[in-house]
Amino acid sequence: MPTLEEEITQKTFRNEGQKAIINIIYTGNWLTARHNKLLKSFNLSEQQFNILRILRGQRPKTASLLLLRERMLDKMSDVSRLVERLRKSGLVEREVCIHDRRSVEVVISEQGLTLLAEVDKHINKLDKLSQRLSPEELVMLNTLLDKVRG
Amino acid sequence: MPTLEEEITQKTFRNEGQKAIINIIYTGNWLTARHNKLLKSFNLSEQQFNILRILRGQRPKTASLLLLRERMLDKMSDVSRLVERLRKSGLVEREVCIHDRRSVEVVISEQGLTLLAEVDKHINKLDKLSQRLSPEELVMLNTLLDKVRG
DNA sequence: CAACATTAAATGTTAGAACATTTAATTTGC
DNA sequence: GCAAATTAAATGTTCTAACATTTAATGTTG
Repeated sequence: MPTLEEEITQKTFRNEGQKAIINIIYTGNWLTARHNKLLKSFNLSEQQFNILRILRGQRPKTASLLLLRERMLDKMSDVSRLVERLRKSGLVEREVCIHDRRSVEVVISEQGLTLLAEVDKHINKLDKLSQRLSPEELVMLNTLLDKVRG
Repeated sequence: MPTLEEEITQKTFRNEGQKAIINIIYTGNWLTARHNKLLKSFNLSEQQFNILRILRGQRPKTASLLLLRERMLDKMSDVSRLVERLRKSGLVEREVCIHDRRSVEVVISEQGLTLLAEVDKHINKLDKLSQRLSPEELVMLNTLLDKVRG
């Protein structure tokens, strides 16, 4: 198992705290890269995948673009065009809200649901592989990460 | 302190393992966002900052573009133009290698070193703030993260 | 040493992110 | 009820990441 120092080719860290921060960022990027590689085989970007999951979670309700923007993990200014691309791919449907015509309501399509279910299967398999930790260790890890964010 | 569930507006996770993976990615993005915000005030991107740090670590040796590409945390195809932008800003110097004229050697400039020192001060201060963990907890966190990557 | 293969960087192209600005609909205050 | 303020989305623009392709230099092999 390569240590973090070997992987990022840095001799030593000033302290464990510094190392922990780099380690979190590095491990997060590592996990994200695995996910993105998989998503790409389905022609999905990370952002598109996030939107689809939010929409599935909302069902059978619709979600406005505003709501989508708020829920995106890294807040996107550009949800309009992102959703438009998903619509062109047939994964979502959108229509102007009757009650407030400024607002646009979006729902995931059948095709979107089917695709998402397929992707989920693969993602779950992928994520399981990286669970070399015991249940106790996982709880501990979650607790520590929550502490980092204060 | 908001829990992860609240922050990403998801009711429950299927299990602690799933939660841990999301938690690592989320916390990593959270830390990165803090860094990027700071870097932006120095007109630096994350990638540019990484390159400068690698170059400082190499001193007084030079680094080829190839070496830089290998060392970048998320491997960049586009180091050529990235370094060119740094050169235009006066932060690095570059010249074609005498022994192998295909290769381009890069060094950080005095101006680059000065800037980097300043940025480092701020980053360190920022990173300290998020250390609400004891030394033992930090060691534990690092161990667990290394385990995740296997 | 000439032809070919390989390597390093540069360049071309496309799509997406980040930012501001504009447009259209609604709400508010008078 | 109307003008101004606010809100939601659309659009414009610029910069960068990601991808492929090209160019130039060096290695390799017969």
